[in-house]
Amino acid sequence: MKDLSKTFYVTTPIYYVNSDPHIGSAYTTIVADVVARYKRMMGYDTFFLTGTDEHGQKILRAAKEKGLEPQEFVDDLAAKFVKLWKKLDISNDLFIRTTDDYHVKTVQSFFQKIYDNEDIYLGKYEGWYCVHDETFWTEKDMGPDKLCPVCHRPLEHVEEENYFFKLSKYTKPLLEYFKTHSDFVEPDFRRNEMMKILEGGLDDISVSRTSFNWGISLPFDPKHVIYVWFDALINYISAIGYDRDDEMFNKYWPADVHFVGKEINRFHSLIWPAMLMSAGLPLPKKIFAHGWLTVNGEKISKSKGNAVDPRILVDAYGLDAVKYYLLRDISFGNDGDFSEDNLIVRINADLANDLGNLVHRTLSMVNQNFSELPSPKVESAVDEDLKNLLLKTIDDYFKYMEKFKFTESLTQIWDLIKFSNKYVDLTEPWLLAKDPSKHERLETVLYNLVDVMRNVSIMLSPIMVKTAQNLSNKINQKIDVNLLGWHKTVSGVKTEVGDPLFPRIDTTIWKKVIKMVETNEQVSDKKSEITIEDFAKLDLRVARIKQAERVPKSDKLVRLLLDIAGEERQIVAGIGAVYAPESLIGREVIVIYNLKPAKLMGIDSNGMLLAAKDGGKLRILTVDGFVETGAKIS
RNA sequence: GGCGGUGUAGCUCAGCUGGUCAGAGCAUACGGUUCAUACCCGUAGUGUCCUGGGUUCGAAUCCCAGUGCCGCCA
Repeated sequence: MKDLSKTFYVTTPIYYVNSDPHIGSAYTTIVADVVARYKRMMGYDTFFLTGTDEHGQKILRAAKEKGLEPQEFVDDLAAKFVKLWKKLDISNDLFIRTTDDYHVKTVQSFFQKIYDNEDIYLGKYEGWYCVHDETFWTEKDMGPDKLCPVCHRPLEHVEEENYFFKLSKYTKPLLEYFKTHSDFVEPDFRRNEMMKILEGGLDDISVSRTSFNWGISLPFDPKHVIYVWFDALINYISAIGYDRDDEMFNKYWPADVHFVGKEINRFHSLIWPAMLMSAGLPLPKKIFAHGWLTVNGEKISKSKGNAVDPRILVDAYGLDAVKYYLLRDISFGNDGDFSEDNLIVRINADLANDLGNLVHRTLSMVNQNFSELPSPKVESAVDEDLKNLLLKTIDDYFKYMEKFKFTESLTQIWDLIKFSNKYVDLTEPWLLAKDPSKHERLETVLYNLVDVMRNVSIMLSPIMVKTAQNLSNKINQKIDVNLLGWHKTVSGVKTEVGDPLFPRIDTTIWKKVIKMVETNEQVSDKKSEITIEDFAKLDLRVARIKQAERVPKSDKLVRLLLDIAGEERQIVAGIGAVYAPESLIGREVIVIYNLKPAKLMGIDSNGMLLAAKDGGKLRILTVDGFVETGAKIS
C-alpha cells in the first residue's frame, strides 16, 4: 500500500485578495486539504499548495479606496487567509503570495522564456475592459449598454500597446491533448465545455498592461506589467522551485491535480496548459473544476449579507462537523447548497446519533464490564456479516477517495456505522453481561465493535482529523492505514468513555448563525398577543386556483383567478419568483376572504393568499387532503 | 441566439447500457428495546418518476416536441 517513491502535488487556486474569505474559498481549500491528507496517509510524498493572488488593477483600486498602499492592503488580507486556514487546520506545505520575491522572479523568467520562444509579440489593444473581472470584451460582447456581460458593471474603454501571447497557436495541440487525455479536465461536462471552446478556436490574448503598475514588470520592457492571470497561474510552478530548485521542481511537477472553481476553469484548462506548452513543460495531470455553493438557496453575495464567514460556522458547530457536512451533503463537482438546517440535521442524525452514540454506548459497556479491552473468543454468524461489511467498506473507501467522491466514501462509512448499531441490537450485549456463561461472547461482541470503530477512525482521519484522533484516543489504538482490516485491534488496553464525540443540537432552542438579510428584517417582528375574537375577524377560506398568469413587467406578481365555492375571485399574489404560474393551476390554497380590496400594479386584488416565508424561501399554504372550496378555516 | 445538463416521495437525493426501478436518508406515525447523547432497532405509508407524443411485448430509464431550473459559449 505504501510507496514512498510516489509524490503527489495538489493545489487550490490562489485566492484574489480583494475581499475577505468566505465559505466558497474555504470549501475548495477544505477539499484540497482532505485530498492532501489522504495522499499523505497513503504514503505519498505530498505537496499541498495554496496562497493568494495579489496583483491587478482591481486590488490597486480597492487599496486606494481604503487609503492604503497596495502592499499594505494585500498584506492585511493575505494575513486573514493565513489565519483562516490555520483555524480550519489546513495542512498546506506552503502559502504562496504573488508578491513574494521568488514568485516575481519566476514569472519574469517564465515570461522571458516564452518570449524567447517567439510566443509573445507586441500588438495594439483597443477595446473594453472590465476591471472587476479582469477581462477584455469586444464591441459585440458588451451590447449597446456598455456593460460587462458577466457582472454587468460598466466597461472601460482602453487602448494601449500590449504584448500578446500566441494562444491561437495552441488550439490544435490542446485539442489533441484533450482528445488523448480523457480525464484531463473533470467533471466530464466541464471537459466538454472546454472542448467546445477549443473547437471554435482560441484567440491570442493580451498579457501586459501599461495603464497601471501594480504588477510584475516585464523583464524586457519595464513599463509593462504582466497581466494578473498570467502572473497568478505561474504560482503553481514558482512555488515548487521552477527555475530555482530543479530537484524539487522535478520531484513534484507535473501537478497531480489543480482544484479550481468552475468560474476559472478556462484559465486552468486552456490558457495555463498553453503557457506550459510554450515553455516546454509537461501539463498538470488533472484540472478538477468544482461547482459553486449557494447559501440557504441563494447565491453568495456580500450585498445579501450571506457571504458566510467560515469562522462563525466553525465556532458554532465545530470544524469536523462543518467539514463532514460539506463533503457528505454536497456532491463534489456539482453546484451545491450550504443549508444550515441540513447541517444541523447531519450533525444530529449522522454524527451525534449514529457515530457518537455508537461509540458512547459501546465504550460504556466495555468499561462497565471490563477493566481493559477484551479479546475476541466466541464467534457467531452476525460477526461474519459485520466483518464482510467492514471489508467491503474499506475497499469502497479507497475506490471513492481516489476519485474524489467524498459523498460516496462517507455514505459507505456510515452504512457500516449504522449496521454496527444494528449489530448491538442483534447481539444484545446487556443481556450477555447478565449471564456469566456468556461472558466470552460479550467479550467478542464488544471487541468487534471497537474493531469497527478503529477502522472508522482511520478512514475518517484525512477528513475529520480531530474526531478521528479523539476516537482513536478513546479506544487507545493507533491510526495506521496499514492496519485497516478485521481484528487488528490491540486488546488488553485501557479504553475511555469520556464525553460523547458530538453533542446533539436541540433545535427547539438553538439559534442559527447564518443571518440572511430578509430574515434579519423579520427577526424583530414578534407580534403582540391577540384574543380569539381578534382571530375571528379573519375570514379564511379554501380556494382553488383556476387560472394563473404572470403580471407583465413584474418578477413577483401573479394574477390568480380563484374558485371559492363557485364564486370567482381575482387576486394578485407576490409568489411569482418562486412558483411558475402554470404550476399553480388546480391547487388548493388559503385566502383571506374578507380583506379590503386593493390594486397592485393596476390590477384589482380581492383578498390575499397565505404563504410561509423563510428568508428567500416561500411556500404557499394549502390543505392536507381534499376539501371543498369555500371551506372556512378556524 | 447556439450547445450541454437537469426536473423522481414533505425535504435532500440514488436509480449504468429499457423488463423485482418505483428506491435510500431525513422528517411523520406506530411498535420494540434500555447498553447509550429522548438514543438505537423494527414496521407503515404517501409519488400521474415535469408535460405531451412516439419506439417497444414492456420506459422513470431510448427518441421527438414543449416547459421550468442551471451551466458554457456567443
